Amino acid sequence: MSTNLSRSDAIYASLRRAILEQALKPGTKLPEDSIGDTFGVSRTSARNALLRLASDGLVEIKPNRGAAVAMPTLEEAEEVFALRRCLEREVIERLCKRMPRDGIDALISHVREEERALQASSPRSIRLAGEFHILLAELTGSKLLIDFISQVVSRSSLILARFGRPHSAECGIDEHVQLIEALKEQDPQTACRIMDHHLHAVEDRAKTDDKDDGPDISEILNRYMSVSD
Amino acid sequence: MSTNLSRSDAIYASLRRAILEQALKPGTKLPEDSIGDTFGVSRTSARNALLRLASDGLVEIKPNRGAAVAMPTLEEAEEVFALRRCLEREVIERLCKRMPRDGIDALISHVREEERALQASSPRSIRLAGEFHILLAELTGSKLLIDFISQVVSRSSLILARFGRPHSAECGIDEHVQLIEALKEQDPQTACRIMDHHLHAVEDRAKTDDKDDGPDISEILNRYMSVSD
DNA sequence: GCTCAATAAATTGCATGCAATTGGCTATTG
DNA sequence: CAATAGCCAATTGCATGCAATTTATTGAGC
Repeated sequence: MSTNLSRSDAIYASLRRAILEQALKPGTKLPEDSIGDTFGVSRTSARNALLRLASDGLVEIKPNRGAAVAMPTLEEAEEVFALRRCLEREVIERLCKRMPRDGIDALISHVREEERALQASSPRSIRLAGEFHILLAELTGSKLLIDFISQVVSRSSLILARFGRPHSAECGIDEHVQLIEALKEQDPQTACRIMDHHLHAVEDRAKTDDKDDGPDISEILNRYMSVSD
Repeated sequence: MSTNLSRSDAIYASLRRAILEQALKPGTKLPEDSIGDTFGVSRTSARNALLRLASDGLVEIKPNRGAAVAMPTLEEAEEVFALRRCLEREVIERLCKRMPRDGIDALISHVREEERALQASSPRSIRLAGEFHILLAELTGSKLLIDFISQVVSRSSLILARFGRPHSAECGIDEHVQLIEALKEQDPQTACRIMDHHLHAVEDRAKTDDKDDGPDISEILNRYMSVSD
């Protein structure tokens, strides 16, 4: 059961990565034809992937008018971060109560990878910063919580792509380290305080004006066709 | 711009209602052909609707094996209710801080409708009980919160359909009334206590064993083809 | 009678073709 | 010159056909 990736799955994954790493900027049109052509499949598969991305909130589909990378408003941005605070607090509370055996190790090793990507100034660093929070959710073991956290984190990335500075690292890695410490000590108070501060820092970074949208997508997408990490 | 319902939208809505009102029980197979035939459309539209229902967690799609009404496990049930408590507390806190002008009226009138449906022992009562919580979320004004609450409420309905007593009303309407009172008084403590008790009552109702799954779906679906409420 | 292999039936995954809708462009009119 | 009607290009919505995968069935061998 290794590679059960149907074609639409592959397209979904590639598009998702491209959006989360800010290669596809908010507002970029995503016509089914272009996507199908660049991936060498039909519109059907492309459409399928777009539908899933839409339910993730990463693209917006207007009837008969096509899909585009979602352009969250400042209002929606506030909603996202408000709800994200709520959910991440829940994660912290649970992890302070019960942390899996090698959970701390996993977190530390993830932060190491973040640092590496940041030093290499790879676009992966943007995505990895978000995935730190997803990893936190995964340690709770709740599928649903993972799902919801993934959604708000994805949307946060989009918000930063829309309003934040270009290629901002989204998350201060220092704060990730501090958070791990607080979790290790099973100190929910401190952990929540760090998380709140962390999220506020991210939110505040979303205060610049927006930028124009990029041109043809096929060139960009070619870099995201591979399934590798 | 009144009826912009594409065909797949209509199918999505009908299937969703049928599932939430427990006409389609968990485990029921949902072949694209059958659905397309009963609704008089092609498999494409049916497939589309099923994909959306899958992302709502209402149906499970296994590759090359088709879709079926989701059968949540007891483990998943716990996850759902745990997260639901988290989210509904957030709703209550926000509503205690700021309740829209005629929000209380809207809640009261909704409960009235619940009572009417219950007296008429209409299957609508099951859905209305869930929609009370969605209405609460709507009063916060946060699109995202509405979305998340809708998801956990839908999944709760499914859990009750799987484990609860047949056609149980899911929610004690009394508790809805009490909750409205607490919200009116802007008393988050009491409101949260009622909500917790309420959700525990619902959760506890999910302790019977499960039942077998029903036969052909086309007959059932015919009752849900109309778009009316 | 039981197990296992080969085949047949059912169902999905995907590609393609056509009709329908939307947005923009042009030209006509006041 | 502004406004509006009508046409044109672009794109989606949907139906249908075919290949691939899975499951059920049948039959042979032990």
